[in-house]
Amino acid sequence: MTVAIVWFRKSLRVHDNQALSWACSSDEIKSILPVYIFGEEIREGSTEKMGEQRLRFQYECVENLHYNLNSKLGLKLHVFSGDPLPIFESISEHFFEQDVCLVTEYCSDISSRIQMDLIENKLITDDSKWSSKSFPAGHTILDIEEIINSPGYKPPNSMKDMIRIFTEEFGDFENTLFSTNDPTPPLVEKQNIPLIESPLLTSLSQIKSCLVTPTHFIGGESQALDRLEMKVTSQPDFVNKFNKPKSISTNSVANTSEPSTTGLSPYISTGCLSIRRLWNACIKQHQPNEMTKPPVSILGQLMFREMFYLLSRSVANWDRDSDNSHCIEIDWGEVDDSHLSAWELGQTGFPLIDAMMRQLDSTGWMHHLGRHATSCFLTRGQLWQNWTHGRDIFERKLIDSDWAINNGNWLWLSGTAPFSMPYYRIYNPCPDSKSSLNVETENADFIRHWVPELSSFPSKYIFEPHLAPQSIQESAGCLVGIDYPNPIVDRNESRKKNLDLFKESLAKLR
DNA sequence: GGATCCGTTGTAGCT
DNA sequence: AAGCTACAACGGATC
Repeated sequence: MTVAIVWFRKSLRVHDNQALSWACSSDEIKSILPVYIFGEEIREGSTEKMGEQRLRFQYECVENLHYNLNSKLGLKLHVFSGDPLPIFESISEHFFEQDVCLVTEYCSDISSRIQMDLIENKLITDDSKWSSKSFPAGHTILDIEEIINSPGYKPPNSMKDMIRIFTEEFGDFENTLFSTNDPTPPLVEKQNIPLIESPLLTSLSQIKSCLVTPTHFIGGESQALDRLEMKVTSQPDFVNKFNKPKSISTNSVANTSEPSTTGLSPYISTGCLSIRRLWNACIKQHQPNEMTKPPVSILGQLMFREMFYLLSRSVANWDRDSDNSHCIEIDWGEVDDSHLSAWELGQTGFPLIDAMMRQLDSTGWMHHLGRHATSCFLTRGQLWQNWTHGRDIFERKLIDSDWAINNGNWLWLSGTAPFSMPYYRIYNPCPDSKSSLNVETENADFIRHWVPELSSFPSKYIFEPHLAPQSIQESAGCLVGIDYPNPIVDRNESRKKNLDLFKESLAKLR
């Protein structure tokens, strides 16, 4: 008889959790010990690796997992922080007369795989009482290892490739519902493990008081399922007509924090929401002839996620700008710290860029198109900085940080990846009414909210306040150059220069 | 094998 | 309002 350590890494949920379901129902398992392990940063509240909103969101996910495990299954989550290997070793001392099985869902990212290899090598092969069981497709729809090891696999570079892969796997995938499983409450004798020292979660309630307050998104499975209902299950039109977003701003007058997109990404990246549950919820809304198609449809968005997961697993050095077959080497030169920090702090003198970067810093979230505009601006558009600098800042701050997707999007937007972003398509950081980034008044209000220096500025000048006549700056109570920075670059000049630099780098490569 | 088309979401100016 | 075109021009797939 065996103790199952159910190790929650990315699937911070009870619903549709294969590892958990298996442990609950398997006859081999005598008792269940659910475990979550924070990095060290949670103890000192360090925001070096995770920004304060991201840390706060992550904490809430774990707290809610603790609650749901207890209320739905009678299980008690054990929370630790630090290096997993010694933690497992010390746990195993409590079970010296029993076998222990480490049950997890497969994680495809490089650091998780290295970590898991280490644990299996050190613990499981050295010690016959340990075994492990991994479930392949918890965090993605596709079984990543199966796809990349199938004969004829080539890294996908387009929606066309993804449609081919999905069709080979699932046939008529746009009408496919995936089976999902909720765990059944385990026998009472499986539920309690009284041997383990009182876990970190109790002391975390003190840590919680040190965490930043939530702005809009609150972490956890319960919130994830509520949001799924609010944005998908109860909104057939929104799902069926899902198309490329037109505005970075909100669609709700009543609640300006609520995005025009689903806002589910923080719950997907943490695994609070099962990706298959989401896919199924979308399929159930399917109205023939009305559903938009990939790539712009909601299913298309989910398929791009799968694409980045396949690429991040099969392309070596996915997160690097050298020795990465999916990143052409552009001569970005030395980093300009003043430009980089102006970008990060929202002090570039470009109000739309600054508004979005300040929103990211305050809330941990930014609209999809905002990410396009700001990352283009930092790299090939205006500031000519290596994309990895922006990638790091997004990684740290976004509550929906996802290694595979964040790197993929930066590769794409910086124009370095082979998937279809011609480098000469550059977003205008000061869009007028014709731009795809703009719904004029909405974006003006968005700027006024996040860049309060400009709150009294007229819409006509709000994208480029330095062009406003002195009298207007005075009456708006904001003198550009004093109360709000002048633009740190001439946007037309830098755009032109950067197009030439990009062309030059390409010529050198050939 | 050279020409042509296409790529998740560009912009500006015209009708 | 929406659709067209020029802008300057990439790599990869397809024919």
